[in-house]
Amino acid sequence: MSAQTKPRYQQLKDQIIQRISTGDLQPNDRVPSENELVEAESVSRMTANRALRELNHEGYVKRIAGRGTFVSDFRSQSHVLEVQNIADEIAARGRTHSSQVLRQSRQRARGEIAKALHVDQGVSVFHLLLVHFENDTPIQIEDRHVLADFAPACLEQDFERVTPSAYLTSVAPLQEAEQVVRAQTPNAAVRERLKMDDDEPSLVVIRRTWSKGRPVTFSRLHHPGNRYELAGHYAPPGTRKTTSADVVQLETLKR
Amino acid sequence: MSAQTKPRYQQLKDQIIQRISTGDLQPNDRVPSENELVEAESVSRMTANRALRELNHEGYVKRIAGRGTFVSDFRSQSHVLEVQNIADEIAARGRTHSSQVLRQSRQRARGEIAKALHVDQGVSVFHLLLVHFENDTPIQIEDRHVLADFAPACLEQDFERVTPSAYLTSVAPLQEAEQVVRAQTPNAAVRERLKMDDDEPSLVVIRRTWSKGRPVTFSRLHHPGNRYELAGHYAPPGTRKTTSADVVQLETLKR
DNA sequence: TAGTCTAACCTGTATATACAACTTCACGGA
DNA sequence: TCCGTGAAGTTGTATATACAGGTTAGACTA
Repeated sequence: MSAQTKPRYQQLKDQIIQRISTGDLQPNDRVPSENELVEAESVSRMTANRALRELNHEGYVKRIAGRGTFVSDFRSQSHVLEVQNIADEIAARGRTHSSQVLRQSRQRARGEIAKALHVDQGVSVFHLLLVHFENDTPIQIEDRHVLADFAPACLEQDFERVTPSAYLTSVAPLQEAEQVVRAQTPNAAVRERLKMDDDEPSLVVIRRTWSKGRPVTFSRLHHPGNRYELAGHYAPPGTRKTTSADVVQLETLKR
Repeated sequence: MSAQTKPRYQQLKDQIIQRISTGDLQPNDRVPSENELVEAESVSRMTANRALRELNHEGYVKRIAGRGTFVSDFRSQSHVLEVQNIADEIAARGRTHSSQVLRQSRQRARGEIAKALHVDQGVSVFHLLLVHFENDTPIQIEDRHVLADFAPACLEQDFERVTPSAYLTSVAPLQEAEQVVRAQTPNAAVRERLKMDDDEPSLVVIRRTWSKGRPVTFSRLHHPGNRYELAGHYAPPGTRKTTSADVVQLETLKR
């Protein structure tokens, strides 16, 4: 079934999204112009315009009057997921980020990892374990599994220079993400690595991200509860966002 | 200045958003049809169509072929903010929700409350304190302040029957929200109310929501870390969402 | 050579028109 | 009374056309 025939503008959108997903169209590549679509796909310019306009609104492409339509790079897709890269988040606060790699190895997917990544047991994955620091204070443990065939060069990267998140989004744009947030009592290893107080809880984010239509990485992010909090802002498109000064004010409230 | 003349379709959108914001158009009210806009505003039907189509996409209105265009109620805006109402969240899991009201009073805004709600000290606010249960197990303490002139009938509501969240969104649709998530060590009162284990951390959500362009409620939501987690899903519009079965599978993963 | 101008693109908006599919409601016939 | 049918109104899509304004590259001029 699949709804017999989709509208023509939707077919155009799907086709272009497909070309972006497969890598046929790379970030900043030029997308066919409205008139080229009119020619190639036998549609009216208004239909081509609607397809490209909606792709622009959804963040897949950016359009520049007089120049053309281009595939978005990751930066302009960041609105999909609030703060994805810990280094950017720290930089936005005006602090300095550094990190230490504890593990960077190839493994066979087993149990929950295989399930979370939708692959069979034994499929090759990379395991990354690192600690992120904000002004030399540990702020996050990143425990990440990456599908090996998604990012084959993963073991050659220097993740103390470029974070895994930044590297992975340079391999292919992120399309979808899912996360679960928990308050947990950390185990001894986590407490020590994050220099946490006794009885200090940890804020754990479990996140999966999709690219090209399949889950490609699965990560657990541990944070010290006393020094880290997760902020989110939700507004319908077109609304002016609340000033960040407002947010800071809220964050500093005491219980 | 303000960009000399805005496009006609944008003027139509602004005008309708304005009518919704001021309460001139209430949730589920009928919005002028495309043909009525053609008549009243002297635009072509395609321009009216674009305005209403974009308002639909942005969640302000919902459109039903053959019937008309209607102002969204909260339900259809829920994509703006992942799960807002604890009762619905529990119902979605197939459990039964109940709640107990501990406090329901009028106060003068002071300190952080006044700041968070952008009002002067002494302005009248309602203070609500309740405990929510999932199958008779306490799952959330809701500590909420509401601007009195936003919901004047707040003290007459039976919040054990209709949650504050459901009531408030019936007063006026939510337009914007901001939240901060923390892992905290609960104080004795919270631990007791939520029947938490010793050393069990709590997951605290601090949330402000806006309506008609101003912050109207400020709440702290305390949850037992061992029994509650916050899930979020981020995908560009148009993407098929991951099945909830997938999410459940992820949620049950053990550390 | 250096600067200017124009033609050929591009996107952005707006209109008029057309047909399809859906919902509602009133009218009329069995 | 009850049912069916059709008219009127609604959204959804698609086309053809038009003009405005931005960008670029190449031709032309001083």
